Amino acid sequence: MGWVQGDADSRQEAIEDVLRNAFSNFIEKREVDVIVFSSMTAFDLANAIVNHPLILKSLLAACNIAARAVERDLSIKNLDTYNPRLSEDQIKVIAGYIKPFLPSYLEIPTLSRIDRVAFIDKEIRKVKGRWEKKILESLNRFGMLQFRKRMFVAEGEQFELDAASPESGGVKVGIDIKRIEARRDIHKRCDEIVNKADKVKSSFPGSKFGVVVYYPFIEEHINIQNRLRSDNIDGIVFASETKESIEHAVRLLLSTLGVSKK
DNA sequence: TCTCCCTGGAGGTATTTCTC
DNA sequence: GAGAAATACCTCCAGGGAGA
Repeated sequence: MGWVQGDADSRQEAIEDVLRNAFSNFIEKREVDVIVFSSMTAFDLANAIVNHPLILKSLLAACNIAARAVERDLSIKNLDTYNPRLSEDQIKVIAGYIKPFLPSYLEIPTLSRIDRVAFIDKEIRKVKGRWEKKILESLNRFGMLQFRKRMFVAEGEQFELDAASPESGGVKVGIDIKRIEARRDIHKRCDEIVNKADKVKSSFPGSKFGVVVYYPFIEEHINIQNRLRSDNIDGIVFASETKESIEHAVRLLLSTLGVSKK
């Protein structure tokens, strides 16, 4: 915080000024419940969290602190910020940690809104994660092999395949399933795919490796294909969110890999 | 100065493995 | 077998370097 304190203070002042100017015709004074953090100690804050764990997410989010930072800085692992299960001692440590990040006060509607935004973001991520399952279901429906997510070992390290067959032992067919929602992510995702293909083929030279990609910029599919051009990748297909698109892509990939159901 | 390409960190979820 | 811990991955964001 010390590194950026001055710049942050200046920006906060500027933002408050510009908000008042920008919305001068729409600003009203309202009476709302306000939590005065400056009047409480870290111990008071800890007591509140102990008695009402549900408040933790909004407090953390207001400080832009998530579970990863809590683990990194406080060595408290596997914190579910939305439904925390913590000891009193752990909560005291967290309260002491976030207290300096909290403003002197915050309105309750503001805090609840912050929680809502974070919750919606989490739920959307959850829904997007289900796309992979749809691909897996289609693979098992149209393929002559049974696919499932599984681990494999390459060069002494463990890696994961989104869909593979068989479920244990040597991999015969491995499939990477990737969503690329932003253009700027194609490098990172393509690198991951090529690396995964290399690992699979290094351990199972006789295996087939395919990729199912969600990339909504159709005119740039050729770009992805060029980036994924590799002797270790035997098939690349694109699918969207729809059932028809998923089924078409999966059938095409299975056919390319020579494992589609007769 | 702007845009594109690339990299890496931070937010998150889901699955597998470990431990009791 | 259940919960905890570890692992892998997805999405978003910010910043640096190169070239137009």
